[in-house]
Amino acid sequence: MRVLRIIRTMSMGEYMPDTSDRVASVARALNLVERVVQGPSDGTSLSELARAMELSKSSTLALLRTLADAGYVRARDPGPRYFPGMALVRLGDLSGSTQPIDEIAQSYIHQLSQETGMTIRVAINDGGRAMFLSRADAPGAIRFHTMLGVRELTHVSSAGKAILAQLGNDEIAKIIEEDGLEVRTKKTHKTLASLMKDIEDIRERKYAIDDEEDVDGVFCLGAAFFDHTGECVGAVSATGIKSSAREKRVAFYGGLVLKCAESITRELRGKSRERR
Amino acid sequence: MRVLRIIRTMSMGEYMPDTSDRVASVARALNLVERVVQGPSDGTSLSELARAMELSKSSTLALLRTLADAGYVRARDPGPRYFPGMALVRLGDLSGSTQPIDEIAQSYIHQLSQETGMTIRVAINDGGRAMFLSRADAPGAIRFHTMLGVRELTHVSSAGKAILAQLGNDEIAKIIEEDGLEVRTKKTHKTLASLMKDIEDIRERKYAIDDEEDVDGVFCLGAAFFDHTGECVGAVSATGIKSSAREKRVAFYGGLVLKCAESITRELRGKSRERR
DNA sequence: AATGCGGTTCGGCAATACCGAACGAGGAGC
DNA sequence: GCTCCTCGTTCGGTATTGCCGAACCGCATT
Repeated sequence: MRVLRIIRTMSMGEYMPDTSDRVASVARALNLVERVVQGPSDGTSLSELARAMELSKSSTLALLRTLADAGYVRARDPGPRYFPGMALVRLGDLSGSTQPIDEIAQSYIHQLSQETGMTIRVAINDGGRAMFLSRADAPGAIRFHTMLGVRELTHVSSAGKAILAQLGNDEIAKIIEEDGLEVRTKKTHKTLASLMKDIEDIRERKYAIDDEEDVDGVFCLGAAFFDHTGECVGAVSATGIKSSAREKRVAFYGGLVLKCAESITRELRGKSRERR
Repeated sequence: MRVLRIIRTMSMGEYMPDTSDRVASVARALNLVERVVQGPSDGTSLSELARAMELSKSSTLALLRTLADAGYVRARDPGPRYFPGMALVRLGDLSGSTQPIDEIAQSYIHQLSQETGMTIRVAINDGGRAMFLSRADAPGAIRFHTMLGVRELTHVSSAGKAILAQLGNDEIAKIIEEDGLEVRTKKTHKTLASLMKDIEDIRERKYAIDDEEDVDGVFCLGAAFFDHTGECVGAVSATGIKSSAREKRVAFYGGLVLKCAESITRELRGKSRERR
């Protein structure tokens, strides 16, 4: 089974003394968690962490012990090396599935992953940008190492563009001005005009296509879903290898993605009716 | 679509000044994260948090700001109420899928959820106890709010018992002595002898059954998987509503779960051969 | 208008979180 | 075998820093 790794532009926090009225030791601790999580899968040693943090070993140890007590990191049995703790997966699970959208979307995206054999993700609309919340991998097929809880580049991802297309043209311009147009591949949109033409197409056909704009050989389809007010709350996207077989049926797969998004919209409207 | 909520005995951390050589402010901050995550889905206010923490509002604010900078919590736009942040889902996703078992298990448990229509979970063997790592919900069917990153009660969960059955009888006795036999339902094992008899059956049939021992109306099937050394690294479990239709075919479903666990074992052995 | 509640800012005090030195242990290298 | 280096851990001293309380502002309620 092949595994394809998609690396995302990560913030990889540096939350050190920017300004005061922040608690420095907590910021250090959170940085430490980040390093442990980003660290190699065979764990990270105290000294490595202390060096990376530019902190004394004793201070680092105190921080690590505190984090270990809370389950954020874990010192496995042989050799005192530190690993990501179970509290992280517990909190992540809780934080993700608490979001009302996630609960609704789950069964639909599972179905879509079956129908398409692609990796499906759900993004929420975070001020015009796509933020990925949950995922459903296609069983058996090639699996993508897509990340959750991160913001995708707006102009190259199908989910990002699907959400953009719901905004006014002036809003789109403002967002792109803020975020820029990072070039990822040859096919990445390099001008606002080019992107806007794509956006027009998306509005026409109701779903977005990312044809190797983010990663060579990878293509995605995305469609937005809405709440009862008509506001765009997020988008669902399907990621797969660009194959000639699938290429001929883009419209068919796009229709499936769109249908899935529409189902989520329908359920979101139902939910809001029966509650509050 | 009905949703069934299974509440688990949570540690719900109190990591205050147990002993020194821990960093108090970090412990406070982590407690704060916990409260925000556990809090209502419409967010938690600063004052509520300060009161719950028995901290002054100003200190709580400083902590929250630091957490917000790192993305652990998030203050949504209207009204400054605090929500779980995206860093949590990002770190959780990273921490879970970093585990080599998870990657391998994913496609198998998806398949099993399809075949059985049940909620599938993967647990790792954490010193004889089952710790849940990842999950696959059955599309369309009733969904269980099972939690990840938490330790299940060993004597009532199918995954827990499947792992226990791999240990020596003396080790089992020691673990039960430490953890006790919390009574969950009428069918929960109330004596070590009763549990041991169950364990014997599990060793015989190769998979464990939890027949309403944890939650009334819910039953589970669990089977252990192993690495190349023959060591038990974890277990896979299927959770579903106890229906008469399924009851007649327990052996069939049990066989599917066992087959899934065996597939994971096979792949684990393959992986260890081709690597290190 | 008055009262209460929630969020924010600021200055001062004391707790406390950091550091550095010192020690024991393990491994590599000569 | 010995040394040397690295790593993890412990322990006080010191000054940094995180906490508090008071005051202020905005908003809603009475």
